[in-house]
Amino acid sequence: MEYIVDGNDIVLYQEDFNLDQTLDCGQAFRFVKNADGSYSGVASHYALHISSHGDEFRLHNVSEDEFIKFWYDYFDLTTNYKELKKRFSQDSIMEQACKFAPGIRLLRQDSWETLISFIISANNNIPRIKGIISRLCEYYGEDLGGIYAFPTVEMLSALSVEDLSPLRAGFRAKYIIDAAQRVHSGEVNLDAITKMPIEEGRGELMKIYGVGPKVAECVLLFGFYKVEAFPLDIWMKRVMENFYPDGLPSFISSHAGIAQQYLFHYARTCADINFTK
DNA sequence: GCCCAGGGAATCG
DNA sequence: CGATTCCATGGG
Repeated sequence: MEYIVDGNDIVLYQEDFNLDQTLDCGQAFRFVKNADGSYSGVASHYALHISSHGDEFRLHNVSEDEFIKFWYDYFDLTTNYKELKKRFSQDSIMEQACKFAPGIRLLRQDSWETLISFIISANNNIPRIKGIISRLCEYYGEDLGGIYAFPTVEMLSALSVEDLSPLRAGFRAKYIIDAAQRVHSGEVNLDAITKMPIEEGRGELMKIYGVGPKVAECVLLFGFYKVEAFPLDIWMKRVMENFYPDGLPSFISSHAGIAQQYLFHYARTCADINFTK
């Protein structure tokens, strides 16, 4: 890792990292792009303003301590994406997907925030998911100074479905409350899922109303860094049908979730791609 | 198996 | 422009 402390900022030099591709690819919903191309957002109880020029990133008003303790892991800077992409690229479709968006990284997000965020994602589109989560934080999250932390388990578990009506979350409001209550009571222990085999984790998460196979898989991947988790949304189903009818190559499957990030973005964004099905 | 439940975004005519 | 479609889950 290469970085310097510059006044109140951290300046990081990092290859295989692009803000648009990482923060605006459907894994995180709390970052907004500013007019100058930088991003502002919150993760756990840390607010961040980050800008970039090529491989140089500036984390504004971030102490070295906070960077090492939090953002370094959050942006998955311990993982060698160059090696991963090299391995994936033995497959020609994956090679194209990796070249199309070489700066995607899998964020290591908080499991509680991820659980609620992906419950909200059910049958929903990204702009609206962001709006609902933003209102959730404004109403019930801690004020960090004009920007709001994600509400705690204690806070949400004490609320009723009616309390969530200003969020305009629709039928998902009751799922949010159910999730909060089951996590608060300990019936679903998020910390325990971290140490569980992935199949057990799926079972735990699916105890919650509003968590089906797709949402559970997203939470395992994005909230628990289970890199073999493989969420199949409509886009990924299309990718699998068209390009991998017999499944992913074996050298990819142990990191199928990370591969999925490249494929998902490629399928959604690249105009050249032509699905026959 | 099929329809429906919020609501906003994307796509179509 | 208005109309239609999309979306993941659970309940009837």
